[in-house]
Amino acid sequence: MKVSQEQKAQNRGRILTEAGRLFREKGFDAVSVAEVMKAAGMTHGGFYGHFQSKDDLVAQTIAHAVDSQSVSDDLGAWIDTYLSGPHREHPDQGCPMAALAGFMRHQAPEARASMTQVLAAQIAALTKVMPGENLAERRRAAIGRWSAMVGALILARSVDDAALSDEVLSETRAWIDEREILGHPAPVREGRSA
Amino acid sequence: MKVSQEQKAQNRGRILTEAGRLFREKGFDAVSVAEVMKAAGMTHGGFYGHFQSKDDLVAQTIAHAVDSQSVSDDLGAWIDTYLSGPHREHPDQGCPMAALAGFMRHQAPEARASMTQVLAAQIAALTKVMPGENLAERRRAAIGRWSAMVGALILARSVDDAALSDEVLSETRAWIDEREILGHPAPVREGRSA
DNA sequence: TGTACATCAGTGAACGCGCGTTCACTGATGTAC
DNA sequence: TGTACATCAGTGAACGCGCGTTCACTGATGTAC
Repeated sequence: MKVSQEQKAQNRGRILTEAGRLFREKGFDAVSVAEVMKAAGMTHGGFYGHFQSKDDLVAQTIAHAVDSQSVSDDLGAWIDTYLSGPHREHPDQGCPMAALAGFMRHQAPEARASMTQVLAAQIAALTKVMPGENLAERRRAAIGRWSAMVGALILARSVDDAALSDEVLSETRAWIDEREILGHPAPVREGRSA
Repeated sequence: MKVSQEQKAQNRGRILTEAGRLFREKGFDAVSVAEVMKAAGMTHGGFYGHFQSKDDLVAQTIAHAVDSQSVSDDLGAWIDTYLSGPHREHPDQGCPMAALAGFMRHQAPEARASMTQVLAAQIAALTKVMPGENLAERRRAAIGRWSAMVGALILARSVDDAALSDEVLSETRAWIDEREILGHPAPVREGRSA
């Protein structure tokens, strides 16, 4: 049952998309190759025509997930969305770093290298829209904020107490803002520099 | 080969200690019951005399790991240690939340409940030593800092670029301090309130 | 443009393996007398 | 205090299962003429 080259490329894209969704939802270990292929509408045997191994899929999925990452120009609204209930409840469609960073420590070198690039790109993108008097200050603010945002989302997802989880999101959100209001000339919601 | 009641209690404690170490090192799924029992100096069959299931071990290990958690009175030095290279490189002896929070989403309800208590206790402990004018402000600072600390450590562990990893730790550390220096009367290193 | 056929993307049964869990067994413990 | 024996913590072989991966096969694709 050979398919056209165009169809094959589409199938490969669908495998990567579904793997990205399933990995973010359950983690790498808890998702089988057969599960990914079924989600992509195929049977498991065809997998090795597209990828060398499951490790290869993991690495390519992380690289593929970068595309879904971006920082809005409206920094305040973007942080609001990031630290929101819907984002907490739908990791499969959300930030790959928050969903997968905890699983990276024992992944293959290629996967770790991909995640390194994702983090570097995210910090660079945040640095561009961060308020601050010079590059070093803006990059520091980008790293500090990003750590707080990722940490808050991971913590909020790890507990089963809705009130505590909400509090972690909303208080981290407020704490990040307080910082700018107290220490910087430009309020966060309008702060933009590149 | 029956052993004394005292010996049995010691064996159970050793299982929990080794499970805590191995789970933090590799995650729950990547550690087998047999591996834990071998680390504790026994064979796998005896496991079910101590625990109902692997899920039961996971839940009890998290509850057991709380004991190793604490917040020093010297807040600045404690944060320095938390955001340090050695802590990044030895998750098996480090903070259980940073090592395990990412794995909690699909754990059994008992395990999630244990992790919820660990987080609530940690926030309460941090709130006590946090500077601030009232309880709400100190609790907010505790949550914001804790999110940034956990997030930075998880991100620093997830990448394979040593310079980027170091930067995440040191810049998050500096960013947390900047906040207090700019916005609060009491410098962080001496800030203590309960 | 039409035909013959080599190519190869996807199928599904099969593999070896390690997992969580069970269980008949062993022999030291600890108690009844 | 000493002896007989019931208890039970730990052993290690065995189980059923799902995993990643392989492979002979199928039949539509796409090319040579």
